[in-house]
Amino acid sequence: MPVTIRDVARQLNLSITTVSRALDGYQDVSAATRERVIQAAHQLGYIPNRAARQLRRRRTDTIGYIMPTISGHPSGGLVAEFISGMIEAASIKKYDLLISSAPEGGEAEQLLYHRWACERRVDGFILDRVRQVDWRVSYLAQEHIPFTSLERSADGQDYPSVHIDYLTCVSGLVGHLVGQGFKRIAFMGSADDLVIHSDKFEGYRLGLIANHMTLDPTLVIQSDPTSTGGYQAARKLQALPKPPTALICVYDEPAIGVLRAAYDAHMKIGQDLAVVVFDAAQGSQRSQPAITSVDQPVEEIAQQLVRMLLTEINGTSLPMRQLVIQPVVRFGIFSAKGGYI
Amino acid sequence: MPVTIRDVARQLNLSITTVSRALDGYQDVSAATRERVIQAAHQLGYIPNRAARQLRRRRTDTIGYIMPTISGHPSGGLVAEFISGMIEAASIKKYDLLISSAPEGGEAEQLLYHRWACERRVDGFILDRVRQVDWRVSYLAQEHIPFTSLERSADGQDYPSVHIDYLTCVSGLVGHLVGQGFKRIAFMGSADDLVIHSDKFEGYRLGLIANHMTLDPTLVIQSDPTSTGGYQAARKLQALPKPPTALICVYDEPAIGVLRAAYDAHMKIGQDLAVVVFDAAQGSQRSQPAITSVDQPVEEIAQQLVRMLLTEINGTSLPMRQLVIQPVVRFGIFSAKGGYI
DNA sequence: TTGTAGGCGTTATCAA
DNA sequence: TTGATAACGCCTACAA
Repeated sequence: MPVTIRDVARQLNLSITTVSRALDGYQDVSAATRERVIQAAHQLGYIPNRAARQLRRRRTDTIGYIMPTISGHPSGGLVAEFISGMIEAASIKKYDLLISSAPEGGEAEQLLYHRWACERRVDGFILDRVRQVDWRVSYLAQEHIPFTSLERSADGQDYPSVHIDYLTCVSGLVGHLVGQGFKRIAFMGSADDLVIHSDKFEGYRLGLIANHMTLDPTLVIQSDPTSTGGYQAARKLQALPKPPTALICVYDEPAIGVLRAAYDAHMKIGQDLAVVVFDAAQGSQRSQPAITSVDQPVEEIAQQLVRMLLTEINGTSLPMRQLVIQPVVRFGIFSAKGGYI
Repeated sequence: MPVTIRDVARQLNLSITTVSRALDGYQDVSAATRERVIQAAHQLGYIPNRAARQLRRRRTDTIGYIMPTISGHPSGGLVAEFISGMIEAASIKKYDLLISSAPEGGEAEQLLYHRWACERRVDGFILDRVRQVDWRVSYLAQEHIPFTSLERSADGQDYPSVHIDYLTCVSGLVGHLVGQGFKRIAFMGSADDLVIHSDKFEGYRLGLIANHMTLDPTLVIQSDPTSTGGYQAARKLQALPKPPTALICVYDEPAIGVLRAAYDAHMKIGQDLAVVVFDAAQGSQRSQPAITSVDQPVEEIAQQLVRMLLTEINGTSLPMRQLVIQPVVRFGIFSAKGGYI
């Protein structure tokens, strides 16, 4: 049986009121009493019951994250870092993280957000994988439930968010490729309407323009978020009359298929084919130094999101509600031996 | 302002008692009343306040997971699957998952378990990365707080757990390697005392014995949990008078270094050096078909852990408290072209 | 079958 | 500076 505030009060012949205030650091308690209370509480191992406190204070000191899944699986290899980043930033401020999952965009997702909101289960939400049109944003904004999101949906609501500047980054990469002599640059996208992905495409488009090139629609292809999908898409590109000499691949999984396809076609990465991959930190690209990889500083992003959410929750709404973060580019090292590592 | 049970009662001119019982499915409510109550509750969008319910019922319908971190980072690439497995099994039973992290074995970890226990924050815990000597096990057992764990510590407590049968598996793999002509088999372990790792070593030892070979201590080496560590350890092995022709590598990260070391030494994986790696699902081995990989069915394990924990929490303590799971072996495909993919 | 009343452990209001 | 008292929203003996 955990000790309650009553036990502490009884032990000291004080009222629970005084004990409560002493522990919460109110000023209207004599220093001597406070000292005794803190002593006794510590000695008895008193830790306030969370449910009672939540009920009374009308806040949970907990933030919620609903992990978007794709056919039941967590999306991408960065989830762990994202979660641990959130945890870290939250626990510094004595917040906990409540977590669940739901297929992204589905009805279960809606129910879950709704339930946690109505149950007063969390004080706010962290969103990621925001889509161009994202009901979560409109719902939470409308219900006045605090949230922050990685990337912004297109519906023009005003809310705090972190934005990754893929536009500048990818546009610059296109220039880099052109500078290296890779002139036919393909883009392998995905079928979803995630903002992070469409921003990359936009960067690609603008990069071409900036380098006085025209966008060749046959070089833009979509892939399933699987390595098989990437393999198939790569084969299609190879089958073109004038196949690409460079490929920008929106993310990790399909890139593995791309590598395999290149291998099967006896093409040397970084030589016959320049490859740029996003979010490959967890993928097979790590051991393939001829690839240029673009990574998000995931943990930092997660921490920022939490910090912003907490200031939002605590009402100290800052003017600075949009944070722009630059992705980290690791340029591919040309493989002298022309092989793979 | 979320609607409360009062609102529902008022709307129907009923007492909150009746509403409560109708919604909770008690039998002493007339069918007609129940119908009306359910109707009204639905129409008003009534969802019970969680804190109030927790306070009253003295349970949270939440389970806790404290992610063990190593120098601030989540350990291994399987965390995401593990978490999503837990979430899935939990949400089926209407449980939520509260999650935090702490450096494994540290003081912060103890505090956190203690706090969540005393605060009545969760109904039970899931443990993974159990060590031979693990204070979490003794603490929770002593405090009578429900928990289940992946692997069992060596202190002989009685508690429900899932056990991965690395012993049989690795011992069999040793036989397989010997059968393929790889006679000098090295073992690259880790410095921690995780049960999953020592079980693998034990399987290695027994496998050698079963194949009438003696354990050569110079072939047993420890590595940091980093790819650099793996690289260095591999170089040391290569420098031996009689270097190994096969290597069993306890997990993912160091294996990447091993591959690099092999490449630098112009050794062909699956030919000059047979490599067995554990938990490589996320690592660079995925694109290296010449490697034999041994994986845990992580999601299934996580689900089982949660299911067992929930039966434990709900007092229906089953006799079947130990579950043994076989790891999944994908044998390396000999690379005909002798190259990497 | 329904309602009344008390309490879960805290915090907040007010009076002493 | 301290203490009695009333919530917070829900559940459950017990009474009607």
